[in-house]
Amino acid sequence: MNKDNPRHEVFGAMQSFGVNSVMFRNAIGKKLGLNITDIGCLNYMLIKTKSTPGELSRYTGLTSGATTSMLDRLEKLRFIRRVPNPKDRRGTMIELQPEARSMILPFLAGAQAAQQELLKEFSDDELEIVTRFVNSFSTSIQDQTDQIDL
Amino acid sequence: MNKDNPRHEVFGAMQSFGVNSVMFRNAIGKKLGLNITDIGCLNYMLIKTKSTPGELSRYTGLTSGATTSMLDRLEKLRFIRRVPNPKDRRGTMIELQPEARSMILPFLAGAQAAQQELLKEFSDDELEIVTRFVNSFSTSIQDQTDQIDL
DNA sequence: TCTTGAATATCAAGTATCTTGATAATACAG
DNA sequence: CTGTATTATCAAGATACTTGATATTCAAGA
Repeated sequence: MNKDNPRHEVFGAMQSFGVNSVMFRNAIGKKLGLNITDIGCLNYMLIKTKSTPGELSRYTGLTSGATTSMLDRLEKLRFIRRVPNPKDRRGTMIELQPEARSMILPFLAGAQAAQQELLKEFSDDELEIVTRFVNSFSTSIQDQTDQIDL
Repeated sequence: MNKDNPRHEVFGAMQSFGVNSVMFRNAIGKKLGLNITDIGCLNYMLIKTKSTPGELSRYTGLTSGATTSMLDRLEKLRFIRRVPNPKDRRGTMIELQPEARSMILPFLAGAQAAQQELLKEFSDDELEIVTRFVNSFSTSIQDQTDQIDL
């Protein structure tokens, strides 16, 4: 039970990262005058670019009704846009508006610059290891979420 | 601009991890009948064990008033407990109740088992690299959050 | 010491958001 | 085609959040 064992430390590091990235997006949301739900949704849309109300409902943990009104708010603010889904006429595709990106990017610029600096400290081989670990970890959590949702 | 370059992929991996871990805790929160705010707070408490209303307010992005009523809810459910802070008589320390851990741990058991399996795929040296990267990344985000909050 | 300004957390009133349950349109399986 | 499931929306009521005021304590300086 050695505390210096990397087999234990890596989980704590991942947890802290999760906490810190939530705090980061909350801080940006506050600057933009958005509530916690809405900035959470935008964060997701920045990563995925396209989504659907159903998927966003699962991500945010909201009911379908609350998701509708969240999307109403974000659409009125021109952050996102509802587009008909040609594959399924019941469904709606959600797209991030280009203006949304340009509203948010200024807040991310500093972080991105800092991250580029950080990258210099690691070799390609090392980054490949990190990516492989994080992706496996991420997939594992995804599987476990599906287990719980059953 | 090679897409297979690990220098690009690692950020996407970290982002996906952030998204997936949020969805994971939301799923657990739903099972426990907790709202999104409250499970977010408990997630933080599981990591930190002890905190304060002020710190939780910053993490959740809530105002102090909303933090008070969140803590009222969690205290009534016996997930947390308010304890006077001997170092500062204005302040209150928030402690996770042992019962809270035993309520939540069953939902984490499967994930923890899967993560132990995952660990076997990596050497100590590799995990040391991952930990170093994630910790640096995490600290960097923390710094950027402070910049925004100014 | 005494005073002033900042930081802690709480409370009450008003506002915003979320849940519930119902509805409509479409998809899909038998 | 028929019945059931899935998708998203809406309206009403319940819940949670923000704002602004308050009380207590701390920390720094006269």
